[in-house]
Amino acid sequence: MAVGKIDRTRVADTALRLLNEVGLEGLTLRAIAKELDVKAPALYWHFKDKQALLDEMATEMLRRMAAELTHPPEDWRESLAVSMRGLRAHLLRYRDGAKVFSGTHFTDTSYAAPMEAQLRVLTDAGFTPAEAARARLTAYSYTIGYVIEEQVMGPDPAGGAEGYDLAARAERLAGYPLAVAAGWEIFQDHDRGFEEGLATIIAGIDVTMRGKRA
Amino acid sequence: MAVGKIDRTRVADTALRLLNEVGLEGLTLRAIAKELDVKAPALYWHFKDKQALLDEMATEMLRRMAAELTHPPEDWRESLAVSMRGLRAHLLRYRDGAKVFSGTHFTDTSYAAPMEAQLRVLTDAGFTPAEAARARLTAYSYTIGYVIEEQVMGPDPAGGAEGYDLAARAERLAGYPLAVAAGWEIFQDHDRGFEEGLATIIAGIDVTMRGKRA
DNA sequence: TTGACAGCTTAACGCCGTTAAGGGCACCCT
DNA sequence: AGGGTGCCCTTAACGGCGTTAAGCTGTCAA
Repeated sequence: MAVGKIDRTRVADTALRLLNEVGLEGLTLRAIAKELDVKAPALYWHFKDKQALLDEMATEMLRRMAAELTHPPEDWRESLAVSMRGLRAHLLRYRDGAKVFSGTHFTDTSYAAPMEAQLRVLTDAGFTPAEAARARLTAYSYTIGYVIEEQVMGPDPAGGAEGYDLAARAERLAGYPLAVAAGWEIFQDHDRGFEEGLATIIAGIDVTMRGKRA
Repeated sequence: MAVGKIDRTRVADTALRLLNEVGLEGLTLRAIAKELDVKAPALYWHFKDKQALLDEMATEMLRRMAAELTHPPEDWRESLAVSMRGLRAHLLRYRDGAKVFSGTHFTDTSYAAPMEAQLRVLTDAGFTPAEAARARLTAYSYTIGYVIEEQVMGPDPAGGAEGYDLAARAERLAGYPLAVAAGWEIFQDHDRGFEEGLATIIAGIDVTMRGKRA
């Protein structure tokens, strides 16, 4: 497709674009190479193996996230909410985005600056460094787990086309009324569901660490 | 290895055992077949494809979890804590357990009974069915996300052998003192870290849904 | 002009999931 | 007793995967 030279960032960029068309399963080195008008082994000049390419993709996602989080709001609740909301939004931008992201180690320290900024907001609000780290990790784990489930469940939560067939599910689960009701609640509106869980976690952080804050 | 006949459960059982030796990458149909003294295509008699086998493995994990959660404690906080603790423990029993588990749809409704029981504890405590479902999903997402990160990070969190090299990390992150401190907090004691996050989430559920409870 | 070296190609290896075709063996019906 | 009718498995093979080895081509310095 493209004609110019190739570098790590352009490969990762192209791979991310392709990911949305073919999914993680279809993301082969040969397909990525074809998109770059190159043969597959050429990629080994830039990356030691496929995992290194995936790592670069995750790092690239992180860089883009950092780019739009110029500086976080000063209220620690807002700061946490905004960054986790942004994390989820970026993971959802790519098919299997959460799986790619969570399975990798980052290739550079570009994550450090935004991380430091977010932690700073928390310590400024009276959290100890350890508490800040713990709070962030809790919200982070929740977000990763939520989006992974969300993306595994299929692309379209509402539309009757593909996603979970709730009627069939209800039939299968006859005799378990609460489980059926849970399906209605959970498979319906992912955005609202995520926000509610996030609010719950932030409220929990507030409560469990309130005593120690200034 | 084994001599008797083969059925879905025995295949899943063997595959789970093998998973711990070779990891998800090494878990090939040929390897599983060899362990059962059988050739790879034989597995296609019992499963339509590899994903179906992975689904059965996840379902088997769930059945084992359910088996040791005979009936949950009546206090909803304890109930939630015990079941999420049990979930994590079972995910950790197998290499890449969280990835296998989170990437699959269950093959039967064996999950419904324990799910119903847990939700019942919550509704008995005054939660609406929708709130109960939401509370459970929030804790569940956190647990899945936490364990995925935990397992990606490497098998041995403390021992100097393999896991993250914190000293090297600290050097790389010179200039980001809070990020360095976060590493110390996060990469150290996974059991304690999980418990703290879980307590935070349960406290959050308590707070955000207290108004509506009896 | 020569040589080094970055950046790519061609060819091939071993392994993967999966399919097609068929063989053996238990069981049942007559 | 003999012949069919499945079940459960084997052998053989296919296309595609990640990856490696070896070599070609252009650019640029000495």
